[in-house]
Amino acid sequence: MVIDEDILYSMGAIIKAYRPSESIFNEGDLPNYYYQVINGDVKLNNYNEEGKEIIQGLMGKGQSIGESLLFMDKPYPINAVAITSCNILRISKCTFLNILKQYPEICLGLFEYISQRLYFKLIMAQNLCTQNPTHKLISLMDYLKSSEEEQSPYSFQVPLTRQQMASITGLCVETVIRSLKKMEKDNMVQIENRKILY
DNA sequence: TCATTAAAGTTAT
DNA sequence: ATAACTTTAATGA
Repeated sequence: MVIDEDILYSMGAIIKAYRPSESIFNEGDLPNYYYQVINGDVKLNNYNEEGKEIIQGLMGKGQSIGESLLFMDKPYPINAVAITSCNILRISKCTFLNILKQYPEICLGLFEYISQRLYFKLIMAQNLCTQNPTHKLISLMDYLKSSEEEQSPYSFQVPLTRQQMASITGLCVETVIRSLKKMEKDNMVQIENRKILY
């Protein structure tokens, strides 16, 4: 939870409901709001020249969306799209900044969250250059699993489709599938009726 | 080696 | 039913 929901409510936050594939904001829009997911999942994406989707991030319950853009005046460089049905809290940029002035501990919480997001981006940036597909998938899964309590092998079910893993790593789906099979053979993952256990 | 294309099977809506 | 996802196979850079 980035910011306590009660505080957001007390500052006049409103809940907006989104259907799957409904857009929350689009590339080119000006960031005027702070968004925090109550439930459901959201993806941040782009499309490259060929129209292939690039997933820049996946946000779930308690996470905020596009908060880092609220500290400058530039349009969003990405789209935010609901993956599942979701409810999202929204407050104006101005109110958001006021909350930060008022609550130092929320600032720290926000810094921590932004740190985590930056960490993810750094890992993924490394991935973009000179990595074989297996390594790309491993580092993605390592990151996803790192926030889990249980760390034993095959205890973590990857909550992404192969399609999504491809869009995050820049691989094509077929390569993701082939690599996962090789990794299964090498006992790096287990696959049980299409579920990936890492 | 990996991307692309195509075709077909499977799952989710 | 239809769309989205998964899988396999062939081909080419």
